[in-house]
Amino acid sequence: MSSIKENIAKKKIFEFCIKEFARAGYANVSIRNISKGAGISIGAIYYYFSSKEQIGQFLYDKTTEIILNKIRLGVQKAPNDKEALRSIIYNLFDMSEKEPHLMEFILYVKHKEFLPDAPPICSSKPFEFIKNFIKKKIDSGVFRDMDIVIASALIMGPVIRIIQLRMDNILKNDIRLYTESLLNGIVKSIFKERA
Amino acid sequence: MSSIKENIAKKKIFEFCIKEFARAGYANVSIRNISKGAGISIGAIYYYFSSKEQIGQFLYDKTTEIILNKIRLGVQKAPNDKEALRSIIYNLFDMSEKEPHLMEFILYVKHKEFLPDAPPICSSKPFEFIKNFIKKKIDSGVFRDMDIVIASALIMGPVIRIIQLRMDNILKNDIRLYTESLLNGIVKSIFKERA
DNA sequence: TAAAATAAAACGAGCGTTCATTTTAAAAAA
DNA sequence: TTTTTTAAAATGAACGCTCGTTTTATTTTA
Repeated sequence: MSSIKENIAKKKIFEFCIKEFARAGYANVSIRNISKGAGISIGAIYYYFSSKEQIGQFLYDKTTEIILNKIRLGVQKAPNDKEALRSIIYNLFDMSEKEPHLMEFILYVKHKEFLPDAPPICSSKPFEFIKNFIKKKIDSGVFRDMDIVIASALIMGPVIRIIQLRMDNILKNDIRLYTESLLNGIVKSIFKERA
Repeated sequence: MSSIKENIAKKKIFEFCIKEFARAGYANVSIRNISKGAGISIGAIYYYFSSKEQIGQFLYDKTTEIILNKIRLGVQKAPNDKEALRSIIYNLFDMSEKEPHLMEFILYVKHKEFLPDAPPICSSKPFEFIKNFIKKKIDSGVFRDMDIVIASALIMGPVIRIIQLRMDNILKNDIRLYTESLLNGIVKSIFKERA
């Protein structure tokens, strides 16, 4: 049972921590920082979470879930393979623009710091989903026959790289505009060539 | 003037810190850890470095220099454009296999933590060098005419991704073996198509 | 009134850094 | 050569502070 108050408090903590963990790193954000920044007392924080690590766990679970849902929905609605790929790229770029902190948290925060036994982020649910998608396309002959790892790297590598350049403020403009040209490059490298 | 002793001490500190910063993160490695791990007393550490931050600075300078030198040499010796690209990929993979800690330090450690005013890692010397290389190839018509950012992402994205998968131990085998197939995919996405 | 929620104070451990001191080794003086 | 002097190198205890967490006390809610 989680009360309304509990949900409000957790949401405040979520929003502050996502931002701060991404900016300063987990180890450099103290419980006192969180208390002040989220406007929740230390006592309340420990009332809702049993430890600082658990806050990290909570953030990790929430963020991977949000991303997975968005990606999955886009793929499901796509009318064909190229559109499915486009939706993956676009949705990741879209999230990077709309919720940069969330994306930074996933891509930059060393989550081994608070989740010692968790798999690396590239084995988290959203990335696993994308990997399965790629595997299916290779098996069904849509993508060239290649090592799944190579295909995965050729597709996700450039996407993640663009997102990182945006997070680092190297790219000043909306990266959703890059969707088309990046897709074109990726398509060339992995789709079967037209006979 | 840096004495032999100083160089030995700094080397010990370098080797321990590269490993530990990559594994645990800068904030989670204390001076006491460094002292114990490197076999240099706390006092001696502060004799050679004015602060913990300066150790980070030292590591950052050394690692970017090592990587830049290796990449530059490979490109200089390459007989043609494709070989130059191959050398960049191979050398990065080679370093990842031979000195994984060094690569982890560059790719994973949040260096803003100890170098608040440094540019993001993708603007560090080795990456700038590669970016210039790509720009030249676009300008001279070797690569397709595209946004430098896109080209950069299409080339370096997959390479970095493979390295990260290796660092995370998702890839169990020597990634140098992927050089050829990755190069093929990348070539397809950025080289001008044959008429 | 009992349970849930909040707040603040207190705890021990560990942090980066300093510093008075000792050791080491080479240069100067005898 | 032997002794004295000097400065670099190295030491680790101690300082002030912040950490994550717990306890204790009070207020709000049901």
